[in-house]
Amino acid sequence: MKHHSETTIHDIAKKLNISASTVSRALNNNPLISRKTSELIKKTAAEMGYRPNVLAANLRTKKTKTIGVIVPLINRHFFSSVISGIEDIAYQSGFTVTISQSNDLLEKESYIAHALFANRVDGLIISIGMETKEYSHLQLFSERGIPLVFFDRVVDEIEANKIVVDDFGGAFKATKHLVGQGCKRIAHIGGPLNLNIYRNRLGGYKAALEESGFEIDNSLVLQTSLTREDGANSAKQLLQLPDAPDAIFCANDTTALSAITHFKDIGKKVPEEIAIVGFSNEPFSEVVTPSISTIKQPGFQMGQKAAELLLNQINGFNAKQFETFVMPTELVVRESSRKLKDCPEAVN
Amino acid sequence: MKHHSETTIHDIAKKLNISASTVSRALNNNPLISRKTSELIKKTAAEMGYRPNVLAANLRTKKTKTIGVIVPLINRHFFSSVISGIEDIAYQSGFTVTISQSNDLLEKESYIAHALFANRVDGLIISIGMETKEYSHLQLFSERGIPLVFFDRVVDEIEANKIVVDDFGGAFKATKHLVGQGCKRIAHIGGPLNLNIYRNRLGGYKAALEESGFEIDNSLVLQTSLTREDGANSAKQLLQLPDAPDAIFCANDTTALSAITHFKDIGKKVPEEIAIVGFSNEPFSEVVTPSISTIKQPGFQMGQKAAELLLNQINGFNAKQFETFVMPTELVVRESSRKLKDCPEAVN
DNA sequence: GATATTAATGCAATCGATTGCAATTTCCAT
DNA sequence: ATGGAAATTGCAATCGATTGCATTAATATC
Repeated sequence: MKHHSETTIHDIAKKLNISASTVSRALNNNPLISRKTSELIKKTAAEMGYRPNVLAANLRTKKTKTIGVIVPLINRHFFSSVISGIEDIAYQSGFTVTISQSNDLLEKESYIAHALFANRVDGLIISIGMETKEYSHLQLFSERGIPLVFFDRVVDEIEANKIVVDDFGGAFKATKHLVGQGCKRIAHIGGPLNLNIYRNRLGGYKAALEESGFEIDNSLVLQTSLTREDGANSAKQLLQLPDAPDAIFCANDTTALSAITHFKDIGKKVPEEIAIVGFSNEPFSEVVTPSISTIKQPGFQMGQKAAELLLNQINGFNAKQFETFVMPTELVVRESSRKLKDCPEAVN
Repeated sequence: MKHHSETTIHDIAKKLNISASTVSRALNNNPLISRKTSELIKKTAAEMGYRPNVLAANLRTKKTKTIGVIVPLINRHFFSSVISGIEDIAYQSGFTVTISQSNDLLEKESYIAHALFANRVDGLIISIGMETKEYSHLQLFSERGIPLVFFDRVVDEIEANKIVVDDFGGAFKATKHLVGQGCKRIAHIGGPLNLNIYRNRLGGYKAALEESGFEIDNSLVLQTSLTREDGANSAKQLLQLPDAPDAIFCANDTTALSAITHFKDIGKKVPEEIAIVGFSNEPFSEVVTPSISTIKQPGFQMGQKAAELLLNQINGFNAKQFETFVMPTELVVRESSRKLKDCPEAVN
């Protein structure tokens, strides 16, 4: 008789004078086992305080019921929303979620990816970091057939399911909206162009201008890292132009806010003298003064969708080819850009 | 010859005509193995693209190098900050972090705890949900000697290391500050008292009033769920009192903001007519107008500390008894409560 | 050069569950 | 009863690494 802490299926088997395989099958609801013994086994297991050793099962089945998630920074509203959505779906399917942040560092991202791989996650959901221009750590997954889903910041070079927001459409709507409010010179404070999302936002901006019959003035298009400082500096820089803009479409809300703050500081009126639209609908955008018009991204839903896709792949329901899902964006019109009274609050 | 995907230590052993145990030891830098063979083994392992199967090792060693984290909601600034801090430290020690959210539901919290337990996490870090008044799912851990660290919302009934913020001190400072600004009737919008944090904030508020020679007027002390609606409703309710307050200390920033918004709507001036202080320093507090005075909690550092404590316990360095660490808070004075010009911006 | 030490390596059991295949039991129809 | 299909159950290998103990090789001692 062993007297160590955990009871195993063998302990149960011994007690009932049956084989461990029968116990295992019964506990897994295998229909081969008769109703009677099955119930007896479950009852005994409960009595003995049996807890399956997931590790052993994982080793044998080569599955972990765990999915890995890598984001640049957990502590950012959009990403934590997505994580929340992923966790929500995973939980419903009995999957565990392991979350790591890359801090936008390629080295860390790579290390984490390898660690998750070594830990045999059943799948990976990732939004790549700013530095990531090399993908061997991700090919690891695609090559070995481990389901991989990208969201938001995706990699064109790797075939996989991808969830992106309609950055192009959002930027297009934002810019069109500014045009509709009567703005004539619309600037853009953009982000690093190695990331698809910022390329697309720039693209939407340009397309809207062209469709509206405006020429694209490159002095009005700034490429930044989208930090708070970048917002203020860009605002300053744009005002110093000989022909200053009367509107700015910012690639995120952070720069929109710091630009607005700068304008407030120097007494320039928003939106009367300069209208602003941001991107992402950060929690603060609604509550600052003036409130910031922005593009709403369905973070939670993206997470849910990403998790659904991943789980489908894990369960082998991936009959179709890989797809790229574009999540709709919504323009939320607030004070920072509302110059006309009859402007609707939201545009899908 | 096997031709399945992954190479194992046995494959390496066979190739070099040595035993698997030697390979295992060499790869784990066991000093028993001679330098020469050790290097040869590592070289060969690399050539063969060997990747250790963590699952097998885990099964054998009964360790997973994984720590579980349960928070009420990932998508909230304070919690995601803490998670970020935990992940930071865990990463440095080669630990993986598995994160789940309870959504403040006891049932889900319990389910998750059991799942993490079944997955044999080496330790658990948790901030309990609003509903949690029964702790069997946590005693599971403490009883089986699995390291457990509480943060923020802790359980008094379970002995463990705990990290809390100095809610009492923060509330005390906030209230004292209002007194210092000349406020005479200071109200409190508080949270559910089954959570230690809200009990302590209430306690700090009362202590500060008493020390200042004020009497505690229970009509000025509201207990709410601290939602946005609660903030507005409470504000309304307080104003309708025969002897309305001239200041409110709110137990979180959300209610502070919605109270302020309500006051703005009805034309009551903040802070001139009514001063407000919140709690938590949400990102929006700094950027709204008026900006909200609040108590800053070191979320990231709390996470780091929690992870350090847990790792120490896991590694058996827990010589001392369990301790409760109180993280310092800081009063950040902003527009919503600054009535006097010479008021300092921050108070530790 | 024989023996005592120490350094390296190998053997084989173990962690706990899963599963293909074989063996046994049960149940029916004849 | 009896043959045989169908329903249950058991055997034993397997997943891949770890580790106490035994064994062999290398080095030291006299």
